[in-house]
Amino acid sequence: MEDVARHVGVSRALVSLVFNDSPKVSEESRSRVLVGASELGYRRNDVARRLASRRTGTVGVLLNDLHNPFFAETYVGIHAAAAEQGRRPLLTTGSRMIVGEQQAVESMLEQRVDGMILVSPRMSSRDLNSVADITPVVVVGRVVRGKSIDSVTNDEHHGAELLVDHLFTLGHRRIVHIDGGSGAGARARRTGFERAMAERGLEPIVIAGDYTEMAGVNAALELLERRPLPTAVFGANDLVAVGALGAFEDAGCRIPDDISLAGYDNTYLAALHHIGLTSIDQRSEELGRKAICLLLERVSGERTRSVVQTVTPTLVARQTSGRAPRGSRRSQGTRRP
Amino acid sequence: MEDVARHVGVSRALVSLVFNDSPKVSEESRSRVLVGASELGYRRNDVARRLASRRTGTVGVLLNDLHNPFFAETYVGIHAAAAEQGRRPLLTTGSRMIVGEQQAVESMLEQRVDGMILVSPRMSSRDLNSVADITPVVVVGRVVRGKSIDSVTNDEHHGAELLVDHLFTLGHRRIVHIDGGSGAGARARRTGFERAMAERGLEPIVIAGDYTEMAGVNAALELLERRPLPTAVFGANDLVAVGALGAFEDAGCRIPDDISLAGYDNTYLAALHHIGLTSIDQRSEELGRKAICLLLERVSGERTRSVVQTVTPTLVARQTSGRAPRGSRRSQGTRRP
DNA sequence: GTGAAAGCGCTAACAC
DNA sequence: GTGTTAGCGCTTTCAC
Repeated sequence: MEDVARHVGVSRALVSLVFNDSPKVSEESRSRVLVGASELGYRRNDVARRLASRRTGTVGVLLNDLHNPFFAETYVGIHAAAAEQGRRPLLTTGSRMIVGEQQAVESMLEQRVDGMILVSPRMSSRDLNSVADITPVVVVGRVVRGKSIDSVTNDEHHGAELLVDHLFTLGHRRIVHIDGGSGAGARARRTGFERAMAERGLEPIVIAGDYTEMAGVNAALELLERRPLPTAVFGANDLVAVGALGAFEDAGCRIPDDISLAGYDNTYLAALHHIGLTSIDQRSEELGRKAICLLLERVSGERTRSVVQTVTPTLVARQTSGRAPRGSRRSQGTRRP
Repeated sequence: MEDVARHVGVSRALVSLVFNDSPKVSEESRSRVLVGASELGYRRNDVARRLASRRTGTVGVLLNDLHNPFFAETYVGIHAAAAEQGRRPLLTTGSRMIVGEQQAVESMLEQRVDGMILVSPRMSSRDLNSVADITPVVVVGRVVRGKSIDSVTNDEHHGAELLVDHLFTLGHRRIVHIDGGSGAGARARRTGFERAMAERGLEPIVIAGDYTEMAGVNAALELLERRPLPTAVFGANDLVAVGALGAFEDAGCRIPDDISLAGYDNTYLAALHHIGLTSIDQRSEELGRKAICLLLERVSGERTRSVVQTVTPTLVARQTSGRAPRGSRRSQGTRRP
């Protein structure tokens, strides 16, 4: 910077002002500085800027698993909203292990991020709260209580209900849910399913699983053994549903003629023409945007009260769900006391 | 840091040495400092460290599209290898647009990364070279010539040949390639296909496209119109192949009985049980590891000569490829002069 | 081992 | 508008 100043024949302060788009710089000296800078190949040093200004303009973002399209989509929203607000996201990954997650958080803390967005973290809410004592934290995809933690999720109960309603309307009565285990939001999806079924006087059947394709395959195999088959299966997420889809087809079931299938997340997987999975769109991009908004409210000190924000999911019906096979209502009747 | 020093009763320099794992610190003062630091909730400031030490220990990583599993997998390799070497990856995304890519690179430059890994960049090799004049650059998924640029890719020609050979062995003679357009590596995949076909005395048929599902759908529709149908289709990547898969099935073709299908990249998409796509695994994780190695060789000054490193891809045969239908050889024969 | 002193490259008051 | 000054929180000689 010194060099640029000398080269152009001005003071260092002026150069600094120019690079910070200060309004009180004459158009002439502005362009002279800019030209001089590019002649010398000068590029401002962000490290020094951060130190001197004691703001980093950076929000830390922890994505747990880049493989899951849900994270990528959420990040798109975060990235876009952050850019609009003049903030830069600092992306880190937890490498699926809880210790990796803590390291990533620690690293962000050392880098003095202005705040953090943690997407579907696995850390205990105790640990999350102690992080939130240091810097504002917004958790996406999971509700965490804490006086300085905000959460943003989709309304999983509503999503599950949309799906049950959709299947119910198509005539399905025997509907099975494949559980998502300890995955983020899985519990709420299950309870939402159970409630929605109970409200319609139906028996909620749940099979254990997790958020993997394998869980879907296994659940389908289990269902194929213990007849009678359900007429519809609701997987905890798209991957689970696709797993079940493959297993059922292998067993000779026609989808959706024999069994209807639905997932959750509406990832691009569901949208693939070859799959065409009915799913719940939790609008992950909007989750990301909201997360940034909540975080910046905290960072700017506008708000200190803790908030839980909810995005309303929508149903996206595709080819894997159709009318219940004839006679399925009766067979349901026979199973009930 | 000052506070910690006072609190423990030592000098600031000692505290600094402790936090840098300096060997010349007595075990006693070491633990005293550590205890004191945690009592005060001290956490070292990475921004100041970087400025003072004028090293960032950071390698910039540009991932163009988080949605593409290939990027995620490559990043896994980068992340792991970087951690082993005590470097931290700084992840940025180009938001699919070329200008976003340049901004991301610019931002990394301002943050004074020690070097950069650009995964399948869209930037001109001219621009890439001017970046490489400033800091070491390794390009993944594309070969870029330049005196201070290294490249690491998979051997696309070989991959294409593996696939052609696989299909040829299964009796296929009329094989169509759906081109990947301007996507990274697409050109090499096509030329590899053409060469492999020519070597076997077959006519290489290529349909225009890009790296999207839609391209696969469109190509399939086009093929369905202008009969005779090929017996095998090789999509430029998995997404393309899956697109074609859906379109062919919709048209009543049985896969692989009527038409065999194959992709490239062996993403988890291909591995999905329901899809079971034959594909070429380019070992993206290893690409990432190699990229870090090459970069660190440059950063440390061990090497100044430019290098192009190649990973050998492997064939993963699944359900979408099978024996060519009977009589297909003859029909192929009739089409040739 | 330990402490003092001199920066790293910039920002932000404040005077001119 | 422009120049001067004093740090930001640390690392890094260099004496002790």
